[in-house]
Amino acid sequence: MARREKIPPASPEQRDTYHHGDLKRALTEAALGLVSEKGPKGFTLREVARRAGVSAAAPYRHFADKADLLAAVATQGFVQLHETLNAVAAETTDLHARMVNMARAYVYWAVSHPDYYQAMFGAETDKSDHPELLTAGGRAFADLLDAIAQCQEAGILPNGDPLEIAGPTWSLLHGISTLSIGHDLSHVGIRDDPQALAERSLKALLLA
Amino acid sequence: MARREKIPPASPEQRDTYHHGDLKRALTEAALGLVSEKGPKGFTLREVARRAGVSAAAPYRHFADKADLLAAVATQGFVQLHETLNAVAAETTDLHARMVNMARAYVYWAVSHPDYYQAMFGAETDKSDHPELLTAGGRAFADLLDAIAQCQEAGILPNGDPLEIAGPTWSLLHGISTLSIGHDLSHVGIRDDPQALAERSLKALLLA
DNA sequence: ACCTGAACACCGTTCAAGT
DNA sequence: ACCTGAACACCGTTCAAGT
Repeated sequence: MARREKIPPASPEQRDTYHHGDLKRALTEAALGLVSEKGPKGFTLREVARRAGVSAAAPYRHFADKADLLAAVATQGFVQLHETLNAVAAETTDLHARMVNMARAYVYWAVSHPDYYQAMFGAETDKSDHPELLTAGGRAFADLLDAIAQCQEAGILPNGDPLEIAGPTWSLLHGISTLSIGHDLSHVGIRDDPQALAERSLKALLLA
Repeated sequence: MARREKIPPASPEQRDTYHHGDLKRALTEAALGLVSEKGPKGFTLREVARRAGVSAAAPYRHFADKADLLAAVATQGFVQLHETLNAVAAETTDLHARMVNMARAYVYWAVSHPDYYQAMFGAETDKSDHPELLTAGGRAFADLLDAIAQCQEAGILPNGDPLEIAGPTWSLLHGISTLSIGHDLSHVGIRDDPQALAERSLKALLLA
């Protein structure tokens, strides 16, 4: 009775076999839940399989190994981050405010989803082995790049390769995010307010 | 013959029993080696014990658990980083150059010791549980803080709480370090030159 | 084609027992 | 006091066998 019941697929051509309807999706969703409950640390393939109601060997039909499933989780994280940044960019017309709001949104999303963020940037995931993870990450980064390019066109930022500005900016936001998640800011006596820190730092970095 | 021979302790009051001379030190050194060989990922307590030539249970006489031993490794990392920063500060008299050189030294040490850096800032280590790790980290951070304070006295940086400047600065250097270690810079098309990026970013952040 | 059951080679951790 | 040996409850992964 502890097991969750399998939801039969809605499509009528699927018979009621012992087969799972869409195990791949069920596994990624179980993995998503497990990561946000216990972090990538307490993430085990066997537990994911248990939650999906299948045997420990079943995931290997759909994922090469544990790292492959974790990469799928990280990919979802980048998709979410991209959607968040995109929404903020769309709802802010003033270019100056847009940069600030995107910076605040970036760190806010990161500290609100520490386990996703860790799956996305932690050492357990090597992006080179997972091309779809690279493209998802690239899309989120492109949001930042676009905002910078538009500021350059408007004369708010100095002209040149947007990457030259995106490098320091992303490093700053990533650093604030990871230090805040690890409680390292407060450990050395810095007030743990990542959004305020991001806004203040970004202004110092770009708009001096 | 694969096992390393135990080095008998020099102190004469130690008899030649089956006891290890200084197992705690031997374990941390084995752990240090293992971390820099395979990273904190391939770090297992049983392998550390094997390298020290003791049983799998022996480490528990000296460390509460695996995390406690990893914290000892991280502490050593902070000690090394502190010594590095301190040396750079001592050998550069010009305050402007000192800030830049310390920034370059920070990211260079980080990317040269990715496994230590991961042990120091990775999610597997919770600093709150290990006070000696907090103090070691605090000492390294104090190097940055001191350099900033001296720049403020010399009028190179604006007056006020040094923490207000240290927060953005550390975030920036930490972000550059972790993104470079994870190969995330090159993945999005940024040239992976952390020292150059650190110098350029720091100047934009502080000396505008 | 997709999944199970059992197995293999590991883990971290505990605890009685040895010296 | 310090360490060993054996045990427990787990892992990730593989593979024959089932449906």
